[in-house]
Amino acid sequence: MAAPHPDRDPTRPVYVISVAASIVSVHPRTLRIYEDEGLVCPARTRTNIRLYSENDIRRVLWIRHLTQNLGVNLAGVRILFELEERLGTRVLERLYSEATGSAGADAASEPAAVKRAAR
Amino acid sequence: MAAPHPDRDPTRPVYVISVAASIVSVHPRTLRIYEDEGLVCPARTRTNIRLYSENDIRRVLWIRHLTQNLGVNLAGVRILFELEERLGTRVLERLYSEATGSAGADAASEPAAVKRAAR
DNA sequence: CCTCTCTTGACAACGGCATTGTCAGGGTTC
DNA sequence: GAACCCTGACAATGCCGTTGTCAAGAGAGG
Repeated sequence: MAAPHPDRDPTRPVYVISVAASIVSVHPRTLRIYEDEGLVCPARTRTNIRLYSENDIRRVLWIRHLTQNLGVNLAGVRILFELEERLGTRVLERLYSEATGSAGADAASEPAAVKRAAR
Repeated sequence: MAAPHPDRDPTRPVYVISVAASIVSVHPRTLRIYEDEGLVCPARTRTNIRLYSENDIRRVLWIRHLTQNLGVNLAGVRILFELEERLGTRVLERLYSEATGSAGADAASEPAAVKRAAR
């Protein structure tokens, strides 16, 4: 758990919104919406500027995965996050292994997404 | 809640689709969609007619709660059901107590529903 | 100082999803 | 035979998610 370099502390707020947005390939607008919905809480500088940590980035990538690949809407993401928090465990990892097709067969990589696309 | 009469076995398929639909106040069409999405699996008579059990009804009421009150879409419902199955526990009950604002633990009883309504 | 980027708030547009509704042709039940 | 169920399809309506933009104001850096 001990970070070899304290500079790479994943909780350290480093990315300004434009950088964070380009990292996760979304519009800055989208990140602000996620924050309005309470799905991410980036730190702020003393002068009120958002700073995203590595963990914030990961959280946003989770939201993207749930919404884009699994078709879940933001309300569903919120429920899943709350659930994870309440259970105190990384519940979502099960979903990820499921979504990445850990069973070995690569064809089953996105059950929901494919179904949605096939409509 | 132990059934005094075996006739009231909650797993027993009894309701035809029109009856089930009126019980949960949705269009029969909606119930068929839920089945197409794999969210409910009512039994069938030998002649292919859907029969919903008490448990099926409850499951549908869950879907209605998640979609109408919490704003979750069907993809999110699917994920939650899968999660519950994988964890082997009634995970969703936590959401219900949270949604009904029972026990009055904290003021965060309706963050999602209220927020959605306020939009 | 000047310019770029950030802040919030609002509005618009586009595509997609959820639900209801209906119509068709055919089978089941009473 | 009338009322209900089946599947499959198509449409209408309303809401949601995302992107995009414009405004006016404040911070950051050359």
